[in-house]
Amino acid sequence: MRSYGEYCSLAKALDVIGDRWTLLIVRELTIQGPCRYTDLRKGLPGIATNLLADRLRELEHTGIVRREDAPPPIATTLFSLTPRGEELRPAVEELTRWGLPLMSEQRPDDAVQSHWLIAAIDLMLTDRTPERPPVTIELRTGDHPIAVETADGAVRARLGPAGDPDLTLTGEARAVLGTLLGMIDLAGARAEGLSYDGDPKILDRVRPLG
Amino acid sequence: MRSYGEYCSLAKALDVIGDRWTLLIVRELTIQGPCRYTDLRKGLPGIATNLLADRLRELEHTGIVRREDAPPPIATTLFSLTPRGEELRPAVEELTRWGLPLMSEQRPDDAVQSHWLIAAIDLMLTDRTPERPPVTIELRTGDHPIAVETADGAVRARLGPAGDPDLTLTGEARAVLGTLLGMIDLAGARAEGLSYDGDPKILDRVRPLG
DNA sequence: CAGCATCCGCTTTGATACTG
DNA sequence: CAGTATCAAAGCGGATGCTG
Repeated sequence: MRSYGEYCSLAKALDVIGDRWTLLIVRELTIQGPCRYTDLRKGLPGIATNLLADRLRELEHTGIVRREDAPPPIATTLFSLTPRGEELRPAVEELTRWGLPLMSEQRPDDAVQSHWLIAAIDLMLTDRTPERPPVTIELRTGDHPIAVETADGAVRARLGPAGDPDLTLTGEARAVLGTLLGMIDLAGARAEGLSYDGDPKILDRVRPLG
Repeated sequence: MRSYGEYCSLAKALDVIGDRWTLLIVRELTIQGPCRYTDLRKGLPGIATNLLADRLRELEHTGIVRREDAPPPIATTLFSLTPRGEELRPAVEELTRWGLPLMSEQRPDDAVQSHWLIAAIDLMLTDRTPERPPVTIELRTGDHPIAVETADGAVRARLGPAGDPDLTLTGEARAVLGTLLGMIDLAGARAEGLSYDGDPKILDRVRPLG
């Protein structure tokens, strides 16, 4: 990227991570941990392969990403964040938080990958009655099921099916996420094709305040 | 900007504010408050005027910036942040914080404007002994002097000369800012041409922890 | 197959000139 | 003051080819 040529902290940050795709590569590595080149391509639908290679080189050069040859028998290259790259997490989280209202629009050709939703869920939900027994919600949307679980005051989402969930939400990503985060009500979500199994009242337990 | 086409909160945020120059325009409005077109151009050296016009239109369209005709006798157009635009402040602050280590490099052709430095100073400094009488430091670098003042536990920087400062730092931006934020020591700063008037020990009072 | 590099057409950006 | 118009250069997207 061409430098802004400003002696300004924000401008210098954008000199380094302001290029197209760059922060999304960082997102993949913060959510998924160390990734192969192919994993990154899968998590960044639409990126041109030469651009991914370029960006990875730049990120390596600026000390944000580290490339390591995984030990045998894996024998593949792994890309991961350096400590300096990890320090981008607060900024990525604030941008993610700011973008949440935009999730109320799901365009027909939007790709949906479950691990992107997990990042948003972890940022937004809290267990409002942690003294009560834990609950589990399963989301069936995107490319994989998501298990949302209360655990000592927090709410954690992870890939994979939940064992015996208290509630299962199935449908389009906007309907499922909108219902979980309280952006739309249950009636509206059902009108969009949401179906559920279990007691939807437990949604109140994890929904964000305000 | 072309959409990433991902149903992901970060990607959708970047669809809106990921274009080149866009976040720097937001920075100008967060630091300076309502601005005229010409003020923005001054605070964004190097931007092409057609790009500034384009970006302002887009920002208006996405609900981040509001354009208002100032009442007579000013009779000029003012651009300011909407509440939704103000909500970008945490993200801008985190990016600014992340970029601070990059300020240890000042390139010869970097533009320096004092209000950019103010944003960094406000983020980093705290008054470590608020019970003692307030102190004032004047910085002479960039296009205007900066007054750094302790006030009820916080440290605030503002444009304009300080009245009777306890310490004055004069020199290149890197030397002045580096000294104030503790990125370089006094000897190193003097070797870079820093000069000062007053007792440099008061720097310890405001310097960041860690 | 993983991890790129090359080529080409298109879009975005940059620099400058001009206008109500 | 607050832009629009124009055109060249750089960046990006998509397809394809190469190498261990």
